[in-house]
Amino acid sequence: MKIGELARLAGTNVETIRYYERDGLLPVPARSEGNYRIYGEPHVQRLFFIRRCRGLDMTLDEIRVLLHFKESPQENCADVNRLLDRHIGHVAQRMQELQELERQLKDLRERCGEARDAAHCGILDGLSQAIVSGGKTASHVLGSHGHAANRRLAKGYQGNQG
Amino acid sequence: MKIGELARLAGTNVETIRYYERDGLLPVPARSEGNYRIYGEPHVQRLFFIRRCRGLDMTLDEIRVLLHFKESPQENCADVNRLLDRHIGHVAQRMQELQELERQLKDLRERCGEARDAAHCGILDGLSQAIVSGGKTASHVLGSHGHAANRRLAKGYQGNQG
DNA sequence: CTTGACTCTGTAGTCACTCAAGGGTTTCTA
DNA sequence: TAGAAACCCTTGAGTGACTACAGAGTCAAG
Repeated sequence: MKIGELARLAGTNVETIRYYERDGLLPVPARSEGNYRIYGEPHVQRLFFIRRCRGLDMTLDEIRVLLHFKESPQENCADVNRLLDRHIGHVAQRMQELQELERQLKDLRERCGEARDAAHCGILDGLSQAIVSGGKTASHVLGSHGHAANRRLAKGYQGNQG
Repeated sequence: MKIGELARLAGTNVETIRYYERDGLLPVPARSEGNYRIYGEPHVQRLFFIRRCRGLDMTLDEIRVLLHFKESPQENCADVNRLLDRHIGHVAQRMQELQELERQLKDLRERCGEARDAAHCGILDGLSQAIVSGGKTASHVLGSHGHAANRRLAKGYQGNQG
């Protein structure tokens, strides 16, 4: 099959597949006479695996490690466990951070129950105070905002028609 | 004060401050005879404000809006409220997503309680199955992994010494 | 006068894509 | 069979919020 069909099957877009190939996650496929990439079932399986891992928020580096283990069945899978445990740990940590964040944001929000002028806005006052949170630890877990792509999906969220 | 002192005060690094200036978040400061940036108290306050907002995971665009309201005290702060409410909503949404993620990861982890060879690793099997999650919605909230910078802080997390 | 700490500009790298330009190929339809 | 539409190709640039580095200049202390 050609790249478009593969993309439809996996629910990715075509550029992503080519990107994975460049990045070494997908093997270089055969080419047709007209220089089109031709994929078979193994590619489909591998792309599904990658997309599933991405759906679980793993990095491409983590996925690379998992793919390596898939390719080397003789190796012990304790490392797979470790990778997953660590990933779960980071997700849990990020959730705690987000909870703290939510608390702080709600605190802040309560400082301004109704519309007043910005000169007396408790929120802006609150934000002007010293930095409270300890900042990012080594959690490797992202903040509250999407990548460029996600933000494009979420566009319109800026609100003020400035 | 010079940029280094400002950076120490705010707990940022120097490049970040210059980046904010380029990006229009910090006003262009005066220069010394030797072409060094010279900052005063207003810059300190503004940088603190920015860093506090960043600590609350706002984007620079969101912060730009808030700074605008700070500079225009005559405007109504209902927009500030709206911005904050929306941000809180996105954080809450991302937390839900992470909870679902955690559940899936733990499910997966249970498939492999002990070290076996990768050929019979339930985790890899599980990952090979069809994509379950609906994928990212328009949450504008990031996944589980840090930016390059954070990942560098978190380095060593890869685990396998391959 | 030298050493070292600090600063400057400019550029490139991070992650995981996404988009666009400018072309070639294939397939469908008239 | 012509031409349009849909698909594919490569290359390069853009996203956010920084970080890192090269190569130079400035400044204070010894």
